[in-house]
Amino acid sequence: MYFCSNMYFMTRSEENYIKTIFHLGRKGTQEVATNAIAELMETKPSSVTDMIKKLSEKDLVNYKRYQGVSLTTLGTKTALGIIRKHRLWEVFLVEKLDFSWDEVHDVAEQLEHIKSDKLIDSLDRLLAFPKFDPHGDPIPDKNGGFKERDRDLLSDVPINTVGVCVGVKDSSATFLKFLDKNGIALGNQIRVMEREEFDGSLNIEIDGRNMQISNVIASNLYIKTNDGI
Amino acid sequence: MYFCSNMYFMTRSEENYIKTIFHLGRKGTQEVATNAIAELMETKPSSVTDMIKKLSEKDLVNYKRYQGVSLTTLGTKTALGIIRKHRLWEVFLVEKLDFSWDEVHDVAEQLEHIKSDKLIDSLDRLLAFPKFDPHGDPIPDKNGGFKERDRDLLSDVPINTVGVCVGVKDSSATFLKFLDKNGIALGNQIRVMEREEFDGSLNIEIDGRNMQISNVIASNLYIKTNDGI
DNA sequence: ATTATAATTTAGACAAAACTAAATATTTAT
DNA sequence: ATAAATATTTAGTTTTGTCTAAATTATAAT
Repeated sequence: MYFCSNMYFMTRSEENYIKTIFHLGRKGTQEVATNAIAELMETKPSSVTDMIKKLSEKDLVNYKRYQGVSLTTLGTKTALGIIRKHRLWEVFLVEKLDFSWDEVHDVAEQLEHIKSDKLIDSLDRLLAFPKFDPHGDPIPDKNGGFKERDRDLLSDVPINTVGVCVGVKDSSATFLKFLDKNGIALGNQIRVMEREEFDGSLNIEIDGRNMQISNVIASNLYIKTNDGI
Repeated sequence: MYFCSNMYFMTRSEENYIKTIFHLGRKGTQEVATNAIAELMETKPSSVTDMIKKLSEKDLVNYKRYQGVSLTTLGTKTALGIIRKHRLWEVFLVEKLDFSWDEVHDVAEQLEHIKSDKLIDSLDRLLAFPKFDPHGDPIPDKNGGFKERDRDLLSDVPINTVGVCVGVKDSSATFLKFLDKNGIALGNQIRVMEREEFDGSLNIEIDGRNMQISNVIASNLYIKTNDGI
């Protein structure tokens, strides 16, 4: 065996496409549309087609004209490697460099392309092998192992549910800053008091305080409850 | 003032040229030859000419055809910014991630291009504002302030000189591994016992032990003595 | 089923950064 | 001072990743 997956050289652009396909097609298993990729990457559909052909040559994606793309096993492994790097760097920025959770994304987008296995494994060790990033998303391990935490959207749970806030669905700076402003953070204890049927807004008790949140907010907050197991 | 120096977008390639010109022409003040740049960057002279024209457009270098290049004030400032990042990352890799001094270079070459002032200033703070990198080279401060440590090549000092090993001139992995193998590290106490006139080799006492080193080795090791001031 | 609309691909062009080969300027040697 | 050698630049080409505009395929609507 001359090559392991990481030995193929990949450009930054190729890596970004792989990452996008992974995110759009739930872990790359689902077929993703050219236009969807173009929109998310703020590029043109024709550029996407070009790149997809290239990725297909390299056996990173499955592709048939007009049928959308999905990741191959190799593509998925590659995507998980990039996501691992992205999320570990995010933890580093927050834990070691005092970045706030709304500041990490852009820098992590750059850092995720640094190529060095030793670097990322040492970073993992320095951070004590974190399992989740600052937004509550799981960090794949060295082998791409990836356990999605059992969690629910606050908008989906029944009244009186009690749980801990463990993640956000939308991790845009705008939303995160809104949460900061309203004192909502990961780790907060939450109880759903009342749901307004008209607009889906919720009355919740969060770390003792009582507050009203819109359905938009509730449908972007994950909580972990005690039931299930 | 719409722009400060860091607001101009620079490609990775442009940054590498600026860095090379800085290193070749003692801090960019001296005129550097096209061929010298090409050789160091393992590229062709014609490519260098192309890039130099581009850098000249951006006011990063002074350029007259056939006359070589030097850095402008802006170019120097830019170079110092890149070198600051490179060296801070090296310290990080050694201090926090247990890299050895011969492993840091390639990764730092990648990390030095990450763009984020907050990142680099926080890193500086995390590392407690180090003044020198793992090879003994000075780290420019936030404003490009740069104080070269007062030091001498071991090959240049008179017999009986006593000093502390504070840096290496050649920081190639080959040389650094050689030093490791022979138990020579920064911080070691060194006394020059004897110089062999025939080949310039030295007999030195280093941290108690006695050893013989060739002139090639001696002319790549810096020591700090107590005289001067 | 046929047409209209939307999605996707092809063809051709461009900028960045490299290259080769040829031309030009500078330096060195006689 | 002139020729030879060396250094540098120019001109034209390539690759990567993007674009626009046109053509093709798929999907939705009547």
